[in-house]
Amino acid sequence: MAQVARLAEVSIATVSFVVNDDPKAKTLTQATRDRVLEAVRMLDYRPNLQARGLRTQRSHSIAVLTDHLTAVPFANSTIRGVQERAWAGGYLVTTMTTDDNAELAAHAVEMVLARQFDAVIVTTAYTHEVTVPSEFAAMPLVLLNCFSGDGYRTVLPGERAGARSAAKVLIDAGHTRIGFINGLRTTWAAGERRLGYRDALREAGLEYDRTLVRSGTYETDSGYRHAMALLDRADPPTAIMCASDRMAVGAYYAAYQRGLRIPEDLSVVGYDNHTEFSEHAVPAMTTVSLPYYEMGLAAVDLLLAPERAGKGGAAAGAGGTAGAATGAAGGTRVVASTTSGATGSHVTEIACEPVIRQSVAAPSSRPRARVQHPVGSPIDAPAPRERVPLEVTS
Amino acid sequence: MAQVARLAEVSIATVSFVVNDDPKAKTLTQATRDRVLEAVRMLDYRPNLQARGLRTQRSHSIAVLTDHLTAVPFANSTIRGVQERAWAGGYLVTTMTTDDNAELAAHAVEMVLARQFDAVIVTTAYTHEVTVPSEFAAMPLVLLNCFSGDGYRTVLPGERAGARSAAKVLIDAGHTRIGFINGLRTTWAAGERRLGYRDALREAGLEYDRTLVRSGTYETDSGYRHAMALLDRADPPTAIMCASDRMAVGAYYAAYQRGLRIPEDLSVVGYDNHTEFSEHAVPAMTTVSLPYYEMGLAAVDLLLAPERAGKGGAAAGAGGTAGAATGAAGGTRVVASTTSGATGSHVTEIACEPVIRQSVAAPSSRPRARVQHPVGSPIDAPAPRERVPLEVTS
DNA sequence: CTGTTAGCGCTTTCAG
DNA sequence: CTGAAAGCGCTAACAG
Repeated sequence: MAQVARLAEVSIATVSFVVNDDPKAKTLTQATRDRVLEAVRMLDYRPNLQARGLRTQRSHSIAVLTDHLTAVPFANSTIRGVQERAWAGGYLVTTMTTDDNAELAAHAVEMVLARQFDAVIVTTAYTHEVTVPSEFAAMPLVLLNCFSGDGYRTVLPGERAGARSAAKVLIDAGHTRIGFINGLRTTWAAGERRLGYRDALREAGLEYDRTLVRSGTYETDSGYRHAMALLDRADPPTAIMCASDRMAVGAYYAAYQRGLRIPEDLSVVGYDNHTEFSEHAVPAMTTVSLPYYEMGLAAVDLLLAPERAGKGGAAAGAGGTAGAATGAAGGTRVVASTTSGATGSHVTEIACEPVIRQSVAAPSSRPRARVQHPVGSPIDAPAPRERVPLEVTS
Repeated sequence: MAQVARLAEVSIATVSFVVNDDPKAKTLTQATRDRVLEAVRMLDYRPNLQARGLRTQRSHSIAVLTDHLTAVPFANSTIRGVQERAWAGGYLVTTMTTDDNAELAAHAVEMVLARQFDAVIVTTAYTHEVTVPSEFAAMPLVLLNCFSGDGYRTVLPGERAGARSAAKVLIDAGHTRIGFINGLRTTWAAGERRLGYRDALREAGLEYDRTLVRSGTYETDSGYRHAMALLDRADPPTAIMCASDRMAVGAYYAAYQRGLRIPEDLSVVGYDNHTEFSEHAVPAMTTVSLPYYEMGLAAVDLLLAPERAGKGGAAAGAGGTAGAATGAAGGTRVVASTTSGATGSHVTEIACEPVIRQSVAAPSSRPRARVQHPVGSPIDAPAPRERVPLEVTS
């Protein structure tokens, strides 16, 4: 910088002003400015961000603490969203994986503190409660895909509305008996999705038949088994909605085995838009997407928003539901942004949009093919063992 | 720090010595040391790493530039390996995704330079050639899962040896006619694997029948089609080796359709150990694992090794193949660490180990079931369209 | 054995 | 409208 100043024949302060184009120095001659810029170019000068950080007491970095870097699309999309928004705002993002290891977590906390990270995003591979290290109490922090009772601002997927829209796709197609293979009872998502399923039935004036809803594990074979149970009832549903694409694949398999065509004889909808399964299934699966990328964007928006309070905001009007967009989250549909006066916590829900593909049709009027173990189904195929045709993209 | 000094009644320099436990100050009284440490604890003091970085002209951070953060296990495992080793060495790692976007890449380069990153790892989702931004010429840099002609130190998976060991598994089981569904002809990996396949045959004194090797796309349906072609020959192979687990799944499917049991009638081996496919297949698939995690470790070892030269090493004895371990890469099997005098580049290959599961057996002696479209195979199942039983974990 | 001191490269008041 | 100067928190000579 001193070099640049010398070359441009200005003071070092002037250089600082123009490289940051500081509003306080709007009075700089255009000529001076150009001269400095030219010098910068000639010397290939690059400001030392560590020095700047030392001086300003900020690092322009945000830390992402994640429990797992999983192979599912989750982490990657989220991180991409976070990076995109952060970079646009001049921030760098460093993600630290703790692998549920206390030692790693402690180290991460140390680093965040010692390296002067400006903000932190705490995130998890699947939605669940977390406890935020107390050292972060004074920092701008948002919870992403997880929640705590501590009043931190939180961004979550709108699971309830998502499940509601999935059910609605089926209802709108004319189905009135809709099986629901939900996820692990203990997960937050399963609770929300059950509510969404119920919402949709209620709105349509449909009866809620509890025997039609089952609790799976999110895994394919679980979907298969529950779908079989549903299909083998005396009064089988004409459609099945699953809480994961993998379970929906299991349902495809069950339908195949029972000689039912999708979507002619049975409509199926998945959840997650885990494209490896849903998009490449045959027929392509209607499902609902988890807005991970958008959640990443939203989390950063929250952090970079004007009110950079450490904890959640009694800032905006208290209570109620406001559909207001979060910062510059262009295109992202925020389902709800609610500020609960009670907990003082502010949660932003990002919409889980249905993605319509080929696996839903009107319920068939013709008698259903009630085939028990049709000849040639995979289970009793020529080979004496269970065998597994797996994925085939067409 | 000043505070600590005051509390401990020592000079600020002394504090610096003890917190870094600087070897030059080994002469410090244990009492002084304890006093300082106590003060540190009382004040909950944490050194400001930005200030330290400014002073020492290093950031203790390493940047990972990646083209894609993919959903395949690759990126995650690699990053985990990198983080583990880097943290152990006192470095933080920041990964920057460029998404093959020149603008993002340029920004990443700026950041690396401006933020005083100490080293960079350039990595790609699948092995291919890259061109390293010239701005990095002066930095410690290693290429991870990619290569360039510029003499940078490089870590790659030992694909050739990996394919050789896959073929060897089959050969050791007694197979002599082994189909090989290779990957995209244009990829580096495909070239290496073909060599490995040939190596194994040659070592076993087996004929290399070029009509037995085919070029797939790594995708499931490609594996299916090529396996069908292989099985429908007049002289079908008794085993098929595939260049990806997904293609192996396709081969499972083809075998099923031809009424062949795995492994009794047909042995199959995959590649990648993409567990979602291989481990959960039925029967569980024998495959070879890509050592992503270990490659991450190795890359950091290279960076943190004594010889922190910017470019590759004419350091060690030139030419030839040395099985020497890379730094402290405990447990990692390095296949080869070669220094080519010609290019001056140093590449470390990490072993791709076979993982033995259930899909390989001795070739059957009984006549092969040559069923054409057995009744009930998925393709001509009751439904009038192709239908797809997808993955079912048992 | 410990303390003094001079910066690292930058920002930012305050004078001019 | 621009320049001088005082540090941000730390390290590393060098002195004592």
